[in-house]
Amino acid sequence: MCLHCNYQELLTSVNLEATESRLRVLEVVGNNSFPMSAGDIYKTLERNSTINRVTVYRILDLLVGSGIVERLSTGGRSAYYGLAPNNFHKPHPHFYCKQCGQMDCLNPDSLTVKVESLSKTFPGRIDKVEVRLDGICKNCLKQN
Amino acid sequence: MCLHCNYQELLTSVNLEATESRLRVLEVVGNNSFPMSAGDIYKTLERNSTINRVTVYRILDLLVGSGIVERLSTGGRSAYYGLAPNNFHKPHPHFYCKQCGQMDCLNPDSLTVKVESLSKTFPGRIDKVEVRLDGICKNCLKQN
DNA sequence: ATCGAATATGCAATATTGTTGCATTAAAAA
DNA sequence: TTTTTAATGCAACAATATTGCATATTCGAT
Ligand SMILES: [Mn+2]
Ligand SMILES: [Mn+2]
Ligand SMILES: [Zn+2]
Ligand SMILES: [Zn+2]
Repeated sequence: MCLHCNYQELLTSVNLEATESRLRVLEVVGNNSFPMSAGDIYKTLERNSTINRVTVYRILDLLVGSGIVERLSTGGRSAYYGLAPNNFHKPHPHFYCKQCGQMDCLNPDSLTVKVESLSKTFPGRIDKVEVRLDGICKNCLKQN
Repeated sequence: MCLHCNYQELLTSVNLEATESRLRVLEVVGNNSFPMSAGDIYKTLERNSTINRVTVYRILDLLVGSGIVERLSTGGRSAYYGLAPNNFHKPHPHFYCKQCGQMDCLNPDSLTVKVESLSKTFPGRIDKVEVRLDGICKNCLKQN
């Protein structure tokens, strides 16, 4: 959970109506300590109430499009979602466990990427830099 | 194309029988100057001969598993494949164009990642570090 | 070279993840 | 309140990848 985030405000700050469904999706994403898949988010929401799977996908697209949620690739088939970097929440790399699918957020300073020199000469537009480490997590290592 | 790669040898070096299909898949991957999807590889092979789509997937799994081909995530739905880093071919970041799906290999030195300090303290096993830049490529920028 | 075992490939069906079109409901504006 | 717009639900569909099992190919021993 991000102490600095009022989800209601976050939504209105990007000109999105703070509907019940959007708030609930954003809460699940924001209150989780690690990124999760659309399926996971849907299952979490379904436990306590009812929402359509498609609505979850649409809301995630919306939140990613408006820049308050970040879509992360994994070493697996599905994208994961977490709160997008902001003033209180620096960009950081992630670790993806190939075995259990768990994704961890790594310390923003644990790994440095120097992209400035490239940005100057690269002929296209760079919107995002994603750094992901793949491997086997501590727990899964133990089990083997 | 990698001048240092003899694909036949490459296969046998990892104890894989150099079957016709495997050679052809590896050639397509290795001779291409940028990573491509399983579907692209399949289409390329189908143009001149015949191979089953499933076989392409299975061979790619095999090649990735044996470490001679690298599976790369994209900002899109499908994985892309390229020759895995080796002595003649340093690890490097990639650029993915969200619009046309083209993936480019960036210069290994264009972007520095310091992962040593993390590796020392991280409790899991790190097999791979993937750095991907997402954005809009030069060509797609022009068209808008 | 021949036979039997192991491996590779093909094919159909299925799974997983994500998207689209359109009807319905809820909310905002007039 | 009425009209208009936006959000959600539902069913169908699409793209990508995987599985099970049948067939074909290759390998190793004789
Ligand atoms: Mn994170
Ligand atoms: Mn490359
Ligand atoms: Zn794990
Ligand atoms: Zn492009």
